[in-house]
Amino acid sequence: MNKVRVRFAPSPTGFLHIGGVRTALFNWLFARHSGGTFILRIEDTDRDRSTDEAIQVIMDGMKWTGLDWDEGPIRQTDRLDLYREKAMDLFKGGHAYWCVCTPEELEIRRKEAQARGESIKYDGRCRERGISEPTDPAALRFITPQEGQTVLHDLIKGDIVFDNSVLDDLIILRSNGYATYNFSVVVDDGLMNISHVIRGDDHVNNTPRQVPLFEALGFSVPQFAHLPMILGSDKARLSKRHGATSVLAYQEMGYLPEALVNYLVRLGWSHGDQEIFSIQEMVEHFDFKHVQSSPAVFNPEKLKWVNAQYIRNKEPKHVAEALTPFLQKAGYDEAAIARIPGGVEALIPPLRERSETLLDFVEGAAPYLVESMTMDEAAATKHLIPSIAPILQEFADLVEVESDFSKEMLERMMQGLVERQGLKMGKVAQPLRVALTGRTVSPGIYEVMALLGKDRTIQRIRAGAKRALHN
RNA sequence: GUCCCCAUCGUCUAGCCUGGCCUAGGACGCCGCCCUUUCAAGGCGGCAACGCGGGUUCAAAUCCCGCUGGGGACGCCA
Repeated sequence: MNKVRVRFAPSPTGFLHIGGVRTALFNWLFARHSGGTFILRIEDTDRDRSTDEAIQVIMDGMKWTGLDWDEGPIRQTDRLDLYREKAMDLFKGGHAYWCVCTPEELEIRRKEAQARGESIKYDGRCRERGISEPTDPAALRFITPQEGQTVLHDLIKGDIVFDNSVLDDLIILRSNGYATYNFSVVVDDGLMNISHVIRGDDHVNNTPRQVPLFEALGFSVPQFAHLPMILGSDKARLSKRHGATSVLAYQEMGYLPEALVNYLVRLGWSHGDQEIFSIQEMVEHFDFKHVQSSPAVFNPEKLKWVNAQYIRNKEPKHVAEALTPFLQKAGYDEAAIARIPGGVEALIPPLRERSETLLDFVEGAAPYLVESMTMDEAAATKHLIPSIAPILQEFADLVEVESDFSKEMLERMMQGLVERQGLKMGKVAQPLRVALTGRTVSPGIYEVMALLGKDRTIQRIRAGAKRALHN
């Protein structure tokens, strides 16, 4: 009894939006928290704008973020007859009437009303006509109560009161015979026994028009929870001009799905001061009481930080799995990866402290994936000076004759060398770094050597020494 | 224009329901210091907010009213 049943109901008219993912996530969390059912429903009644590709993209995005659904995907276009049937039931029951006003006429009247500063709702002129069987194309309108009030008990915002006088008779069946969004939603939510409607608060104003529909159809009215919007940095609703808004884009930018989900859950929900949540923790603690009722600005900087946290704390093996496709995409083949002793996984510990995204790893790993790296000329000019040449040469000789290539051994040899020469570690390490990586920035020098392997280490130091001699 | 929602550091937020523990806490970012072979990471510290005005109360970030500001909705789109 009273089983929790929730749904995520996107319309497949484009990509899966970051705001959509958050809506899906909150539905999913609530379902998992309460042992309920999470349903994926595709709202594709707008046949002109819905595409199969978009449906696939939505499902891919949800799979990537780990939001698995228990039922569906249910497509509204498979249920068109059902909506028509229910609409006709309403007509027969005296809850609806045919309207022969054309969209063009309505548009004109709306404009006029607006110009006069009046409310732009439908004037209801077909309500009294009592057309029993229309000869011209006609839409079916629901007779919406005009007196009294409708109270929405929102789980997030509390009670919201609407005067029914602001409502107009909404179209439930278009003149082409297809149901409208507001109608198909109610039929589906009713028939699927949806217990909680969790959606963006841009739907708040739809609710008082949907509630009488639930009642006329003989369904029990679900509970509602309207999530606040996600805004861009200019406080306007998040859109393309704020940058990436598609989940897929974040995948491509090297974000980990867990990190994106973690960032998104904190956008509007909190559990004390906690910032990082495992999925289990989110599921355990999720509640509507701690969902913010005010909108939140999407902050890419913090998302990056969360991503970095996950990169640093996940098992290197898992990060390596996520990273591999990025390396391949960047053009590094198996042979390139095989150059690194230990493979991709060996890359993770030395680079993860300096990588906020998987793309940062690709960039940071470049010197170790190739046979001969690209030399930063400015770095070479600055650090590979003639006086350092013999020192590099000596170090290369030491490494060559020593069979132990361990980090400890390398460190001991390096320290000995530095002491004998009476130099500061930095004076040697930095030229060495440039010789080994072609850059001034890298992981610790011994980590670098481990990633290069003995042969390439010696070879690059020698090349560096040669270069230094002629600088 | 009409209706609806919202209002704590630049941003995400704790606290608000059940006034006193708030000299308003945490996080991102920013700045400084420490650590240090580079860059990071890490540690320590700093800057920074209850939108305004009225009430109610011994006491208000917390309750009430107004204002202002922001957002959303007003389609035969979803």
